[in-house]
Amino acid sequence: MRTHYCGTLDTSHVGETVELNGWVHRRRDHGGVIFLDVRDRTGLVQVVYDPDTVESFAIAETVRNEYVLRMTGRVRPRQEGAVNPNMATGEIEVLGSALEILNAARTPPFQLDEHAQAGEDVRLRFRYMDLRRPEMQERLQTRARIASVTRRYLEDNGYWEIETPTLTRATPEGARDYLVPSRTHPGEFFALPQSPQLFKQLLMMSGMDRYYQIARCYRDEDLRHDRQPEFTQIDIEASFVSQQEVMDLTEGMLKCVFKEVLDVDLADFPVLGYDEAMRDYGSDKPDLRNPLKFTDIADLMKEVEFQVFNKPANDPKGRVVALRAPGGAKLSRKVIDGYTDFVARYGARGLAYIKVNDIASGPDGLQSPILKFLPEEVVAEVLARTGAADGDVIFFGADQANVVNDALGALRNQLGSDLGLSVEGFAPCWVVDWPMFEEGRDGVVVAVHHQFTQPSAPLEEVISNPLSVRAAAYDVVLNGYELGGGSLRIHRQEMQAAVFEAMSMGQEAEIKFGFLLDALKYGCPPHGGIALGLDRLVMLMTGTHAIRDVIAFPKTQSAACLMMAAPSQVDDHQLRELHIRVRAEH
RNA sequence: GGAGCGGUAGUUCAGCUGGUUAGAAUACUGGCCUGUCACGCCAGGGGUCGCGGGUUCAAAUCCCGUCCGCUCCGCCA
Repeated sequence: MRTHYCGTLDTSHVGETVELNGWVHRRRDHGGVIFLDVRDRTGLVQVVYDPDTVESFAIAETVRNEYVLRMTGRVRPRQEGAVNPNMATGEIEVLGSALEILNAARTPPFQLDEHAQAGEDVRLRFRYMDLRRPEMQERLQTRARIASVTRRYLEDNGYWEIETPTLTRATPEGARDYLVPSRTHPGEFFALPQSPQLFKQLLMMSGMDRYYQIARCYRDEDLRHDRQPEFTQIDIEASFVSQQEVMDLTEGMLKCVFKEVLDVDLADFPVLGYDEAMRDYGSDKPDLRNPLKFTDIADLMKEVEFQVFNKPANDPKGRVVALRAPGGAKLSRKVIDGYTDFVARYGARGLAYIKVNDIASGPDGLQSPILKFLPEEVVAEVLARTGAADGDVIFFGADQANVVNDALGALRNQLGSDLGLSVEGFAPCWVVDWPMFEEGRDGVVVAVHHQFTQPSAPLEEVISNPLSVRAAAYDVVLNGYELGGGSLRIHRQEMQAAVFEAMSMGQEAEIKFGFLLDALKYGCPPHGGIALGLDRLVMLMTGTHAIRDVIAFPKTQSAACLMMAAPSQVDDHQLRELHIRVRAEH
């Protein structure tokens, strides 16, 4: 039908007769002349109808917003003074000669122009309307380009795109599974994959050597702004590779994507040890745009009278840190009280602070509810260690280490934005040398990354002292988001068995992962890989605030689709075939 | 599972210390207008104040419950 897209017309087309298709973005009816801003995915162009063309002028009078049109007209330069510099096609217009309404449209449920914003629930219910907005079209285009550059990069590096099943086996550990009932196996269920983890490892055992997939993953857990029940991973695995090689490939890929999509040159990613990240930022995914760092002061607090500080200072699982916020002394009492409530969400029982008004006048230059509990020389040493200067405020965290890390880590982020300390742009980093295991609830040993990760310790130590073992695992972090994580995998059956044993899942492992243990016996190459959250990457690269903004049809926080009204009840007949009876809720 | 915020016209919101006919902007409809571009001017239509219950002479407003949306904690190998 069309000869051109709306947004592509410019002065080079002047004099040409063009045929356009698109939606009426806005209509301005001046009685004797009617302007239509016509929109397609490339942009807007102004089409003018005047009474000289009687028939099409009459049709133009009946046109309304979001009508779908087919137009013929001649491109002409706009008159002096009629040029619109705010419009990409503002130097020209199309003088319409023919006009056909391909489809009328009801009044839109919300205005699609940039000057009105609808609530997210309305946008999601009418997502097909919301996606017409240029803003949304740009985001999805950016997403497509990111995926495209990713594919090309990986293919240039010898990676094959291989699909893996989405009907697979349930795994009780990790996230909750989405289950799919089997018609042919009464009472049995498939699970949708939380990731293609095992399949990609098996592909390495199959000699595929280098695999990638832009894979949909499913986790039935509660949602956040950066978590959807179904999400997309850039999933990568390679054989005969070192950790450094996987990291180099990934870093190269991200640099390439940022360069080609945003024309941004990312510097080499800093590499942080896990311990270092926790020590300096209280987080395993630190936002390095934020310059604030923790200062450990437990050693100074062991002898002080103040119980709030000396108890955690003397507790092996405790931690006492200071967090200096430059310029924070201007924060009002009300704001600081707000921070106290804020850190309480992470389990902190209070938030001590010292305002540094005039460091030269000693204690008199300080302002704090806790000064009376601390010896002068201890305070002086805290100021020295943190590098405090006039106008700063120093916050304190003293509790179990995990509470301090969570609470002050979150406060660090908050201060970064409230005080405008964070720099603009993109701050990626690697976090490496993760612990292999941690103590879960009831003291059970659980894998920090996953149970197929290669421990960086001999087999005996994995069994005898698992909590001391490190793993060949690495996360890539961007602006405080975990963008991806990977590891070298266990490629020897004995080691895999040892890890299962350390996790006290001997029998259980045989049943659930017997096929893997078997596969490891048939010649498994050393291998490793990584998976990156495509939705998060796109969110960060488009500067949006939730991955919902970069997913065409996302779910709400309660994991529902407002447009389709999914999930929904199904026929009894359908349930019967699946051998399922719905239990009455109490 | 828990906490907070929100739900009033198609939309975005105001009204919420209870008291005339629930209002603004925008959208929509009709009329006028030949150079606008968030066109302008005139007129008009438009409400289950999320839902259910309670208190009261009287509830958008107060109380209880419930549903929905968002943010967060838990959860997310």
